[in-house]
Amino acid sequence: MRSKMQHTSIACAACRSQAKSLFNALNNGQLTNISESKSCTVYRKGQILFHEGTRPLGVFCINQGKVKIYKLGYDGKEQITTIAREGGLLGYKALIAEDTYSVSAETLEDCTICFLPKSSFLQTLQESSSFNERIMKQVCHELGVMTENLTNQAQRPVRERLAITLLKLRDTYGLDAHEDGPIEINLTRDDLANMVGTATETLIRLLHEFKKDEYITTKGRKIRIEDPTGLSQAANLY
Amino acid sequence: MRSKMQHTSIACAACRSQAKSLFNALNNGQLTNISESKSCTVYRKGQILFHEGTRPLGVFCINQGKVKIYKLGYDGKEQITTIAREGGLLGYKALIAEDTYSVSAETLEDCTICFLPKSSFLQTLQESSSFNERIMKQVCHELGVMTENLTNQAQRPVRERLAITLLKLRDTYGLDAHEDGPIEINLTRDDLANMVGTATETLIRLLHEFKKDEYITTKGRKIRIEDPTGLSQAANLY
DNA sequence: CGAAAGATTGACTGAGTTCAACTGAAGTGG
DNA sequence: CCACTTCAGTTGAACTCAGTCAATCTTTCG
Repeated sequence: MRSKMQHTSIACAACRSQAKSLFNALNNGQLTNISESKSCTVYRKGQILFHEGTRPLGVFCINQGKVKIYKLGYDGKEQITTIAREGGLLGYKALIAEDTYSVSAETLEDCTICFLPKSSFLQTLQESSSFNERIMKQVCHELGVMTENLTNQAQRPVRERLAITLLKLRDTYGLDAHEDGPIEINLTRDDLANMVGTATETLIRLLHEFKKDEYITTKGRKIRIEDPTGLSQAANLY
Repeated sequence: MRSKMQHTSIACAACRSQAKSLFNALNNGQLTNISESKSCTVYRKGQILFHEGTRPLGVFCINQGKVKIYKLGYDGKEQITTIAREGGLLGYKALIAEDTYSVSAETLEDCTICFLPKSSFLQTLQESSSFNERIMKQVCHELGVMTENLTNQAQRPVRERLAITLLKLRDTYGLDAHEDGPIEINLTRDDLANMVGTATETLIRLLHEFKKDEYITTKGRKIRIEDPTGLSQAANLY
């Protein structure tokens, strides 16, 4: 048997995700540079891109598929901070800060993901002030979001947190193959619980409530959001 | 009666906090530029530097005193994310991201704080690549820390979170006038509870436990850390 | 000195966790 | 293609950590 990974080749300029990614701050020449120094790999579902605590050697850019970003608690429980999708850039914060990874990344489905080595990334960061600005803005913005997440985690009951999480997942699972029909979330109950920060059993019971209230429907593991407005109310957003 | 604020004048180069601040990435000329465009104000205890949701007009640099940074939950409960001290730079993230403030800032004691207008800050950010790098690194690092905070908040019991918070507060309240004697934390129980993310009563009961275990002593509101090692154990840090 | 704010203690309550058992779906290999 | 294993999902019941409410005490400060 060969390795579970296969290599393939994709030009950044031809990448459907490029427009949505942080690389959209680059001009054609810079994009070509990056395109030439990167390598592209097909991962199977469940593979680890990088482990918390290790040193980054470069950055990952998702061409296709979803990736779960999480941190391990002291008893091994996963705290999922994001589900990254096409166009997502991973691992650049640890690289820039010269830290070890503060989180781990694992593919949630079969993925095509490009790897850009440290030197190329940092060089681009230095040479393109528009890219630099783009990253800087993004990171500063994310800090505001994280502060809100922390506050929610600390102050809101599980029910509200779940409603908020489901609404946010619309962005992650939206606009894919289906055009504007209702969005289906495809995560294990465990993963969803680890996003919300609760026990799996509690999560299931609350999903049941939301079904009864007709905010969502479920088909097996898939969750379909039927009534975003209802969910917003359940989320108790001001 | 006059305003509660008084103005004063301090040169950045002469600022005792400068070496510890993000501005230490600037050369003398750049520092002088900043020094000339800033204004310096004495605030009384309990004054608000900026409000969550408003637009930043510049950045604040703490010359003297402590400032509480917090976000309001939907029922008005404060979630304190940091206590900033001398040398701390406030409000630059919202400025850079072109967001409104995601948090509010309030002085915890009488403070001397400088204000640098938006244009000067952004100009310096553009002109000094070392300053830019310094900020970028800082922000990227902070995101890792926030992820850890979130995970702790979601997964750890209050007791451990309190122990962690007390240990972190050593950095905030350390090395001030007292040289290396045990550190005294001077916060209201409410503020401490809002840092830990718990109810005031719960906080008080746990402080009581920690006193019984001889990790800390208290004199009125002041908390003195007597046994950091014991606290580390209580924090259950791996 | 009296008012107001902060700190403390006790009793009660309940949201959410944990444990345990069971069901159903999805592979996997013979 | 079926039996078997395994993993994900679900449900019930007991328990517990932590929040809330209420009363009291203490400190601070005009």
